[in-house]
Amino acid sequence: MSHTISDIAKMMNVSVYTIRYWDKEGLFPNVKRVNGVRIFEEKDFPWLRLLNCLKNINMPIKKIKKYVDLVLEGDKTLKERYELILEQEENIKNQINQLKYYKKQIDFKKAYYEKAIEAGSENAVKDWINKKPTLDVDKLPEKAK
Amino acid sequence: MSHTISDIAKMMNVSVYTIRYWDKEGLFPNVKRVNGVRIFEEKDFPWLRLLNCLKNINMPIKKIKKYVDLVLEGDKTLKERYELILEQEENIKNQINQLKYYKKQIDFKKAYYEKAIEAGSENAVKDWINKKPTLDVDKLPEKAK
DNA sequence: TAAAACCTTAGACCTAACTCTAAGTCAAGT
DNA sequence: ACTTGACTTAGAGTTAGGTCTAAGGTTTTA
Repeated sequence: MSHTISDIAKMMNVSVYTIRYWDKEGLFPNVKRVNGVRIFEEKDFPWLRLLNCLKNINMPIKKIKKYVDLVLEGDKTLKERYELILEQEENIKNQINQLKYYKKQIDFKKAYYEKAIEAGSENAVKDWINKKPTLDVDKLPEKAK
Repeated sequence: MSHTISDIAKMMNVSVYTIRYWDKEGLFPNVKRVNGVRIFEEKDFPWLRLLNCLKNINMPIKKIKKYVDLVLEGDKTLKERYELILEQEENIKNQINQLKYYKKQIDFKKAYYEKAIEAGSENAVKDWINKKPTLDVDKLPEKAK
């Protein structure tokens, strides 16, 4: 089964422009061409899945490209690739923790607006907000890199 | 206690340029000025905390600005602001779920490289990868907006 | 009183990641 | 044979979010 660029764009939920851009950036070093037309095959799918994953964990394209280059260099870069993956795992964990932390603030704000709407005015809940433990701007979780 | 722009930049872990840029975009409509110099006070801190939160959950500046404008319009926009906050809560949830999903793929890749490094080559684990359940590129979780 | 160390603005510049246009190729359908 | 529609390229344009420079004002320290 072979697929065109527009099939892949649909699968990955991006535009064909984006796929071409990724290709230009070297993210598809081994995709077959017939008359210059990109043909994606089953053998390319594991990489498409991983690429989709790396994009969605907010890995920059240049870093993904670096990973691609390491893969092309073969077994001697196994360790380096492993470390790059480890780094991404750390990164995801930080992102998740950070989001969970900020979710608490948003949930508090949600409750605040529920109270305010019920009371009909924000002023009526101004003292309620002050009774809540302070979420300190100086004590933020580590920023994801 | 009053604070200059550089104090705030340090607190929020961004550059002074960034704070000025945010101000230019209308994100600090009520900050005091003395001789043209921005003076941040304790009364501004709740908003700085919320702003920091909204930035870190990847809310675009224009959307944050919209929220600011609603706040300035007073109590009659309480419901609209509540809905905006609800939307952000959904958004965070989606982001967290998505990251958790992709974390599984990264963890699998990590195990894969551990095996490959142990074996000394990637080829040696090619069949092991095929025994794993497929992570299907066509069945991705909803993208966070 | 003068230099250092802050602050100000307008506006140019930068980067990442697309997004689109123009001009053209190729294969299939009528 | 020709239109349709999907593909190609190079390269220009866009957007978001900063980042920096130049020219200047103010405040603190020696």
